[in-house]
Amino acid sequence: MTDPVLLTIGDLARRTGLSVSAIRFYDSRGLVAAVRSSGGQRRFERSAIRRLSFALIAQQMGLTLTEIEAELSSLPLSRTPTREDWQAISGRMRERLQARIVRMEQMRDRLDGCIGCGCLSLDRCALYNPGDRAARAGPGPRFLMGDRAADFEAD
Amino acid sequence: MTDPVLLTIGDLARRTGLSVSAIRFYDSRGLVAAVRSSGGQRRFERSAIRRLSFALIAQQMGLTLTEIEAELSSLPLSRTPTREDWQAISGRMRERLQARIVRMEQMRDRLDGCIGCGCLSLDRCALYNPGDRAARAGPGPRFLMGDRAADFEAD
DNA sequence: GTACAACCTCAAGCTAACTTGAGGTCAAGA
DNA sequence: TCTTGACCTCAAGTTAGCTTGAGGTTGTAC
Repeated sequence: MTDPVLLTIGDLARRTGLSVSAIRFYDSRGLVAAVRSSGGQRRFERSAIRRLSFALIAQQMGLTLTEIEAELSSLPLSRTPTREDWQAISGRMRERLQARIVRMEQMRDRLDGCIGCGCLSLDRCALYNPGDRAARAGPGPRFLMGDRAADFEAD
Repeated sequence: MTDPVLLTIGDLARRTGLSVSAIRFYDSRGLVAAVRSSGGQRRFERSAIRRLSFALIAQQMGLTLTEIEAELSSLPLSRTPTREDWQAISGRMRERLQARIVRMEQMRDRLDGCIGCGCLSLDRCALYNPGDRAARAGPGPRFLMGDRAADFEAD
């Protein structure tokens, strides 16, 4: 390291567990910002470690890179993020997580009902979330199921 | 419908909410089986509705198509699955779901600790699941983080 | 007996999130 | 100065889960 306060991409990779290519990719996506050395190599501030750590955690929680970018964009670009900056993000993540937990608990409870009858019928158990499926962009089922009450009688 | 007990791919699409192309794709993957009409068109038994419904629910729960195929392969091919056959699958799904809920609750509780200090440091909060990341195939971080205790002191 | 929606088979395209490879440059130690 | 590992860019490849399109056939209703 030429400048002790700046990290090379390799340093950052070792510190975060990410691959060098992944960090370059994140850089291109704007998740982390790098300054360049005189020779054109990336140099990162230490706060990049935390940004990337956050990205890893958020991915675990099921966020897409686009969503993670949005969260990170709430951090100040000019100054090093403070404890309070990170607290705000963490709080929002907790809410997201909690919402997902509630949804999964609902699914589980509905599944419990299904196990009893062995039916697994969508109309009676409503084991899927229409809102979610409708909101889904890209590949996947495009429209929702209407009335299917009779479909599960005789199969 | 020529044969009242068999469904065309369009019928199945309307009944499940899946697109015709998705059903063809699932057929090619072996998730559902079709017999062919004299002219070569697919004809499905009514039990295909339930298989596909199950696939949709399982996707909601985060299973990949490969995993769903594995679950569905426990169903008898020769006879129409019974209530008990489906109960067995539902039970396993409940277990998977419960395990995921527990994991997410753990994440939430760890996040709670992080919110207090605003640190979001991986070493202290252990907010990610090493086992999961290591198990991941394909793209993504390939190795795990070692000791990073000093990395979060001064950023 | 003909119209025409619905079906068929490939092959190729798409998004996410990266990796891999080719061909070339930088930087730090001996 | 020279070596060599680390770094650079850009293009193309990868997996999952489908969709889209081209070009052609089926089946049913009139």
